[in-house]
Amino acid sequence: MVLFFKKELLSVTRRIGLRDVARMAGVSTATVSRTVNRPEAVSPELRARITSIIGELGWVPDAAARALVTRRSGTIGAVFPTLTHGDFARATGALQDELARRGYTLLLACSNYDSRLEYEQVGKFVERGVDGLILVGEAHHPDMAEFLARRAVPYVNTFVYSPLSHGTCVGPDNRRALYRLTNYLIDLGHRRFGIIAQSTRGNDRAAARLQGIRDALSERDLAVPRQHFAEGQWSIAEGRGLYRQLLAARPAPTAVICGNAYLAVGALLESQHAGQAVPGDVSIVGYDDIEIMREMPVPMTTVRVASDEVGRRAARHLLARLDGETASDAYECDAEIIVRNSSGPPRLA
Amino acid sequence: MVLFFKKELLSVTRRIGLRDVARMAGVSTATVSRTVNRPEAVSPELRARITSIIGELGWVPDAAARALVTRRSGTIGAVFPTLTHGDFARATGALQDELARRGYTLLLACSNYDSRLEYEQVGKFVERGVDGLILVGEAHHPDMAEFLARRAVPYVNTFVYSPLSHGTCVGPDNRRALYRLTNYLIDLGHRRFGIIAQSTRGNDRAAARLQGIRDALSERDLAVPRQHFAEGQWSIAEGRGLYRQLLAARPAPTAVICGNAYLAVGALLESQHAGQAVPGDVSIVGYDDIEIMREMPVPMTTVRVASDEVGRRAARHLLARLDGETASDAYECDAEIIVRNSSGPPRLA
DNA sequence: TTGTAAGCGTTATCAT
DNA sequence: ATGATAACGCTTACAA
Repeated sequence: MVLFFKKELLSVTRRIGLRDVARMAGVSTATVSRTVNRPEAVSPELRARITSIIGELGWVPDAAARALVTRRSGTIGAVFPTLTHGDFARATGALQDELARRGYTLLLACSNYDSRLEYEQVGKFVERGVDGLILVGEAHHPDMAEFLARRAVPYVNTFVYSPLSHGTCVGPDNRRALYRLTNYLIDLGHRRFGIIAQSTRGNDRAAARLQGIRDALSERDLAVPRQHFAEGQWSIAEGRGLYRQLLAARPAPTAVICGNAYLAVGALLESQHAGQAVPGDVSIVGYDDIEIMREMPVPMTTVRVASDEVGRRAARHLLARLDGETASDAYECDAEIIVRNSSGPPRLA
Repeated sequence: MVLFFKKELLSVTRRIGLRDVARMAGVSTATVSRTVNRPEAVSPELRARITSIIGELGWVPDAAARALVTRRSGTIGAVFPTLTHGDFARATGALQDELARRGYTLLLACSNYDSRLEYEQVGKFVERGVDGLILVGEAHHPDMAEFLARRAVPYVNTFVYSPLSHGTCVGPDNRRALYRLTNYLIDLGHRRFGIIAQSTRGNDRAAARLQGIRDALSERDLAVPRQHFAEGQWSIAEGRGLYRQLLAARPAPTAVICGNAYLAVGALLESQHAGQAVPGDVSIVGYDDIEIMREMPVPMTTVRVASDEVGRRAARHLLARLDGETASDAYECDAEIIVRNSSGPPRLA
């Protein structure tokens, strides 16, 4: 009686598997596996019968077992510095979409701009058997490159583009984007620049952008005095505070370049608050284009990065590599300067 | 010669595994497994030796093999309607953080507010062997509940809280939050209300919020005339456009309740643009608290949801259930009314 | 405390 | 076109 009960329990409890389908269809497990993975290799009638039995039983192949034998997990890991940020969130969406379309699943982690944490998370992902990785930037933990090479895990660095980069990269050329933006302002006649930079700690993109500004300025024999330089993260409140600082240092800059959209919005709000005319008294520009920038009372000039294209491209590249195709090593994404009303010629002194 | 070459190749190529560690340490595979999974069950000296060999060889356990035998993947799947939204992005961050802390990995997908797509993505996740699921809302595909019950996959509905809900839920009580917000406005003296609602298509939270407004109004024998009701998604531009519509319908409402932060910001911007005094001419309130709302020239009254708490709680609940603990079935998160300057008593008629 | 050995549910290599 | 069967790399009774 007890035995009977246990048996019943077992039969209720036991997960149905490939063998159950095979038994029910009166074929070998190999044939069932084939109808799922290479249907064309199975005779139409048999295929039909097996397919219907699969449906009846509601069987779904066990991913772990499959991964164990194929050495492919069908997953891609992505480590972003943060998710609460417009561009990364958009990229994540596009990435996931593109991966799902091809039957891959996205594993996600956040590094908080900490390369050590990034390295650890990559480690976890590799343990999990990801088939590829999406990273941000190209300044990783010193051991990263070797680690991934040894494990033969393909990866792509996103949101960066440098033609002579070692690994694969998909993104805008950060340096050049700000080099151009700065030149645009110089050409408008600006000479006194202020910078509210995004912190370059663990952020090579921000560093590259800063370099772009400096390169453009020094080419024209310009520079940003210490009191016109400030560094923040990415909040509007910070933007306000830092802008107030810049404003206090006389003579005030006629053009302020902000490291990201939030800092820029904060700067503009504070400038308005201080009663400045924009762009008459000061031009304020940012990087990255979030909706509020074009809806502000003074719509803002900024650089628009095709973040979703970054995500989509990165996914495509990785999948192509997994399919054995040799894909190009670096892909540059648009970083378009969107000129709106927050920038204009400086008022004549 | 050829054979030799192949052999060499193989030995270079072969991934090192548990058995290699065991062989090198001169112990059984079981012991190695134990030192990794239950170190306390292995004698200290042996443990030390094995641990160091593991490090030397750089061995990491294969997740697929482990999952195959333990029937646990160590992964949790989350399906969000969108990621480009402040609250979901924040929740995702907190979720991932909490999961990582406990050794779990997050699988992420986006449903685009489409319950059919959500159902499919859940299906994929279950195939992948996720140990649990995080969903948003409680209005899922009709087959969802049964599907998950049959597969015995635990899940939690987030961003909703209804005491009599069937499944587990973690979130704010959407209806009550807007019921309270509306009453706050009524108590200020408002009688002519306008609504810029978030579309309720595939969004039971938005529907609940709308219900909350209606309940509060009808209790006081108030209602919103058709021309003072508009529906949008979540862009500032839409908020502007819809607000303009409401404004055109005379007499204009003295209080406008917006379905989300973006619509609210748009409404306020447009109202300013139209030269209205806020809150003198009109009170404008929103739902969800994004930074720009408190930085606007007129800081906005809104409802702040503890999104990261939602993510964290949901993770904890799921992990607790996986550990066999019986966790409470519904957890209500804060939905605090943040009163700022965009709301006040209506001007006397 | 440690070892032996039987799986976990697939895929893939052979034959047939 | 289909079938037998040996892996895949690990965990876990059970035995010692």
